[in-house]
Amino acid sequence: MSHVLAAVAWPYANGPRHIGHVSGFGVPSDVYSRYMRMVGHDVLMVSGTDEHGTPILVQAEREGVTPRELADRYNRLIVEDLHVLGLSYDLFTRTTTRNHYAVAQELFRGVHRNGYMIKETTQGAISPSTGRTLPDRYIEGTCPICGYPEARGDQCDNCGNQLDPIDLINPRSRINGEAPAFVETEHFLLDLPALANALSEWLKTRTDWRPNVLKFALNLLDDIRPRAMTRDIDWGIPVPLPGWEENPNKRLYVWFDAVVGYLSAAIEWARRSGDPDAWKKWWSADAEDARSAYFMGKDNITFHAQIWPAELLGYNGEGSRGGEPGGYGRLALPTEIVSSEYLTMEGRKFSSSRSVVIYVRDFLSRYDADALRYFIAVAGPETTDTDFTWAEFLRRNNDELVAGWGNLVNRSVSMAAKNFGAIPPAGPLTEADEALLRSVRGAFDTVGDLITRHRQKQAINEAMRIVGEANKYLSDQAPWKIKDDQGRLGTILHVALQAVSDCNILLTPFLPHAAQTIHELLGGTGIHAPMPEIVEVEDLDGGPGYPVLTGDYTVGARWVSVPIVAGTPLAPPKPVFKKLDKSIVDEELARLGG
RNA sequence: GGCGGUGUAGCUCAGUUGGUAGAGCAAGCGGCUCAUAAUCGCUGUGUCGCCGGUUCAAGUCCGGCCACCGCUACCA
Repeated sequence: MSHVLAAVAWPYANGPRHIGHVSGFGVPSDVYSRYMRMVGHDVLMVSGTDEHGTPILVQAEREGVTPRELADRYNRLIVEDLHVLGLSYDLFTRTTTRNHYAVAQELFRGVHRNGYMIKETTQGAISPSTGRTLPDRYIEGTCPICGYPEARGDQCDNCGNQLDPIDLINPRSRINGEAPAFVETEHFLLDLPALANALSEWLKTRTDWRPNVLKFALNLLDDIRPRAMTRDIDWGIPVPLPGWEENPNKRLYVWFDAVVGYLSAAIEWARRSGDPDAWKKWWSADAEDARSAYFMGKDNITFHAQIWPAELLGYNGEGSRGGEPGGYGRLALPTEIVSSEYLTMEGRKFSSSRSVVIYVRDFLSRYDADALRYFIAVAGPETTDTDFTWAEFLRRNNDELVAGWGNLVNRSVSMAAKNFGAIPPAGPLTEADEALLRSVRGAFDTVGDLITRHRQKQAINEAMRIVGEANKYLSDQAPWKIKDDQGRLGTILHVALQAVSDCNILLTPFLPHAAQTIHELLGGTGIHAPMPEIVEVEDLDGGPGYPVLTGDYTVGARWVSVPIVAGTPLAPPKPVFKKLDKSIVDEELARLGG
């Protein structure tokens, strides 16, 4: 048994999340965590909403509320969505807790103390009316190269050239239209070049990552430069240094603090658990049996494969300037970066403004969580971009989930309930019986190994292939034709139900809601697949309260074939999955924007 | 422009270390009737994006080209 940290990307709280978001970080991290717990590892799955940064401010102004009110609203909404999906976070918190502020500031101080946070005067754009940093992408103007009138500050969408916002002709803020002011401003920069060697050495040891992630991370080292970790903004975490802390217009860069969330959430979890040091079992670089897997979409690779490891190396004092670990001790770098690709929507990029979108909330108001989980697991963007279409969702649901797995459960339990009213005992087994049971038992290793290696599509396909074998077994044995041999009839149904029970365990990480139902159909009691719950908590350090997602996941099924018990009463089953009508395709397409 | 990815049956996609191309769906035929008209069996089709190279042998390695997608580091 070892300690596994499942570090799940922090959804940004400027709006509701769509199914593309949860396909990247949500479902894969939950499948992994549930599996790891089932084989006996001590898993800590943490995340929360990311609530700082310019987009929160912009959205708050648009909605006429304070940033805090906006963050409160979307934090709660996102928590509810993830709850309904059944994502088994040990703690899903937020970046506006006092605990997070303290941890982020401690990281900053540690990196600064070791000399990896350097102060420089830089030129940057600010909004004259607010004094806030105006990020490049919020500036538009006429492209100095091609004359395109709506070029962005960082790049012209028309000619594709990279730009510097100061070169734009007639620059203006996309937020309020005013002309940005280019001013000299002091910031702290993370000295990435001083950490580059350490990063490089570390990356060289990461041989089992997905090749594109590793390659991307190594390429980043070629042109590595110091990067600002503070902003001129009044929404965020104060810079914890004399002369800066009191300045209301200097804050930590949102990405500096967001990735610290993986640590601060672990610390918050430990403090709430009653053992304030428990987080070290996952985080100490000296913990021999600890490993971590970070789950995110591909747009976040830079921050997880470079910025966050660099922050940790700086804090540990492991760059070219040396140094000493801070008060948290030497912290562990990521073991694995698991980056997914993108889901597209009916062939187009998700776009809230163009209504090319289906929000998690809306999806789950009309369809079951496991139907979405199944689609994401079997057809999601694991190693390449994939397309979500309603027609394909319907087909996967009806032909595979309902007709394959649901039907196997239903026909097996129905026959046993009708003929015996209970799980029948098994008599002598034939070669066909043994063959099916061998396949099913063997799948625990193959499916488990695939999940461990983050090949979840292949894993669920393998589990579904076993489901197919069991359906074929029933057709071959045709128990419904046996009229005068109760012993053989019972044996067949016993074998079939054993296969159902085992397949249910294999599918539990993917389909936890259905797994619980099927566990009960087979006469089981108690919790088979534990679910997260929303708990309203007080801030540990006197801030406002907030909802968190947490749960007790020490209970539930193990990753092992459990012999079913003859004589367990069975009732006629209700269908586990809902067959969808073809009409939903046109209905849903009509909801999309043109 | 730079970096990366993808391009395989009508559709969606698998194809670890190179050895005469696979699955599911869709289509057709047949079986079964326990099951949410669910299930089981049988039946095809492919210049594996294009050009060239290495090799006894390449979808699989190398070079070039084309198309599409993503990233390009102060948006998060």
